[in-house]
Formats: sequence, structure tokens, C-alpha cells
Amino acid sequence: MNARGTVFVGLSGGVDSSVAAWLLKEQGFDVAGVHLRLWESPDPKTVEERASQLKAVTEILGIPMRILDWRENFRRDVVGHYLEALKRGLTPNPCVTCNRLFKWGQLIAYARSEGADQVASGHYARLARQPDGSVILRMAKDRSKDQSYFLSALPQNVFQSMNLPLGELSKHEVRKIANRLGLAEGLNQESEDLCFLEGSDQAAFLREHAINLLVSGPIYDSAGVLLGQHQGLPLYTIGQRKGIRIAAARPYYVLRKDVQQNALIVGFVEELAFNRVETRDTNWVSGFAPDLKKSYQFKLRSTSKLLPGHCLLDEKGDIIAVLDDAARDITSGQRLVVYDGDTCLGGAEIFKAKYQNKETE
RNA sequence: UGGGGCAUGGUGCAAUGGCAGCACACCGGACUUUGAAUCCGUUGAUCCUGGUUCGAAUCCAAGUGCCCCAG
Repeated sequence: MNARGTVFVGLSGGVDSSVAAWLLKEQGFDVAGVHLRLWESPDPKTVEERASQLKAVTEILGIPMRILDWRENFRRDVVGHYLEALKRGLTPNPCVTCNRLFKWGQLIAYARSEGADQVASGHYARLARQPDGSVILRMAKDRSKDQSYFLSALPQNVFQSMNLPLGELSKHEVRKIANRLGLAEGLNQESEDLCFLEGSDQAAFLREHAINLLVSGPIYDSAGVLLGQHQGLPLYTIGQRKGIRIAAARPYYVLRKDVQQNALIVGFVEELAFNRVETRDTNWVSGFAPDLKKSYQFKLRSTSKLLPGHCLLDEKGDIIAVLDDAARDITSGQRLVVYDGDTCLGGAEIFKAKYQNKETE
């Protein structure tokens, strides 16, 4: 047994998680790779390639690896909720769900049952243990790569067992390490769309798996003038420009979706403004209650600017974010994450965004 | 069926008789562990027929189509 304990590292087959595993080994941990099989690729060649990549990586790193087949649960819990949310006119964020349920929730439970002390990943974010024993979540040193957004739905007990070796490194440094180890060859390109789309786009995925959700309907402008036909509301999200297929003097953007009427409402960019965001399922990483007088920063997307504002709490204790300046595309189903400087306090699912005149507040 | 106006990429508009451009849309790429946005790039047009001219989207004539005014 190793003095620093046993750590399971989630290996995707990409550069980041591979380097994370190597760093932990260097730090003296007993490292084991765990690869989660979450989606059945339609192409058997892809499956083989991934398997041989993973094998090559673990050989270079000199660590054992096990593969966990969680496809059935993933389809039910992540893809199922994704399709259900689309049906309700929301714009779901399946990566947040997947992180909460599988990449951390299930994996930590598994690791504990197997006697591991920690679970690590290639996420770019930092953890800091407080004097009282609690762990706070902070943005990665390389803020442009920060992925704390995706971890904001996790409970404190998960952070207690979490290890994020890449938090202090830049992407450039990680690449250099990968090159030095000879990992760069044949590894997955990092950029990925939704993992279960398997390289095709959402429209193709929905046509194959949920064609019943794609019902054509009218496109109106905000004055109610019929402008055209859409191909199914799930193909659109708030603030979207592409795919409306209406030529005008200026580009049209999606303003909202009317699920009842199966109608898409579009307008010009200045009609897109939200400064009050209501949420549900709020999760505070450190059980922290926000100071309602204090100014915080909000992220509405993993890689986006921090938007200043303050917090209110509704009667159920969920966040209501009031932004100092209106933002463009705040969308129901997406995640709002609250930061205090570089500390990620928590987040919640957006269920309503609106524009409220400051004077009437 | 009298008078007037208009006809240019898929759409809306530019181009003193001198290399047909722009915006929107579309398509592709970059970015991105969600949807998007954004950025970059490609494709694509002078209604038809004659005439004037070194040279016509542009001037002239006829045709075709559309719009407006008037009975």
C-alpha cells in the first residue's frame, strides 16, 4: 500500500485525463485508471480505436485500468432527461447531469466500494481545504480553461474525495507534459461536442432517436407577424441565429419558444436582454449562504465572461440572480453558476429569465 | 389594358458607359467536455431579344413579368 493512498482516475482517452493520471503517479499515489463506457458508438471501429488508445496510455503510464459499462444508466438518466427537457422547451445541459450522476456521483460510490481513497479527473479547476475541513471549489489557474462550472452541481461530500491535478496548469503545460511522455500520438482531439452525438450534430441525433420531437411549426416576430416555418423547437435555443432561415436586413435571433403553440418567436439582437434569472435545484458547494448585500459574479456558460450582479433567494432558497448589466442569451434549462472572485460558490438550473427595469425593482 | 414605375445571387439592396459589390440566408472551418453566440472563409446574379458603342447592369427599341395611379 502506498503512503498517499489509492486514487481512481477517470480516463477519457484524451490528453487531459492522461496527464492527470501521470501527475498523480509522480506525486506518489497508487493510481488506477477507470474508463466509463457511457454510450454505444454506432461505429465498431471507433470503439476499437478508443480501446487501443486507452491501452496505449495506460501502458505508457504503467497503471492498471478497468472499464465500467454504464451505458444503460447513462441512456436512461442523462440522454433520457436530455430528451425530456427538450420536449418541454428547455435547453438542457447534459454534461452537468453526467458529471453529477456518473463522472462523480456513481464513480465516487464505486471507488469507495473498491477501497479507493480519492477520485481524480482531468478537469481544470482547483480545490482548497479550509481549516474547518470543508473543501472549496476554485477556478483553474488558467481561467480560460476553467471547468468549475461543470462541477458546481456536486455536493460537499464529493469534493471531500476529489483530486484535480490540472488545476494549477495551463493547457500549454499539459500538452508539453503529454508530448514529453509520448502521449500525444494517437490521442483523442480534445474538442468534443456532446459525447453521445458521436460526431454528428444534434439535428441528426434527434432525427434518429427522437423524431417525434421534431414537429414543424410557425416562426413569428415579436409583433406576431408570421415569418416562416421552423423544423422543430428542440433544434433551437434562446439567442440562436443559425437555422432560422429568414433573410432580412439584419440577422434574426431566437427570442423565445412557445411550446403550447409550437411556435418560435424571433427578433433582432436588441430584443435579447435578460437581467433577472430565476432558478431551481440550487446547490451550494460549501453549504454556503450568500450575502445578499454583496456583489458576486455569474457564469451562464462554462467558458464565458463573469457577469457581475447580486443574489436574492426565493422562498424555497433558490437563487435569483440580478445582473448589473443585461445579458443576451440566458436560457431555461441551462446552469447559472455563482462565483465570489475565483471561488465557485455553487449553481442552479435556470428556469426563468426576464428583463426587469432597474427603476421598478 | 390609359398613364407612370420597376426588373441584379435564395432574399433585400448597390454599382458618373470602364474588373458586378454589400447585408441577410445557406454551406464549410476555427472556438467549445452542453445548447448557443462570436470570428474566418467558400459558393452563388445583371428577365428575354435585338441595337448603339472600343466597351452596356447602365443608353435605345420590342417582348415578358410585377407594382402604382386613373376610369
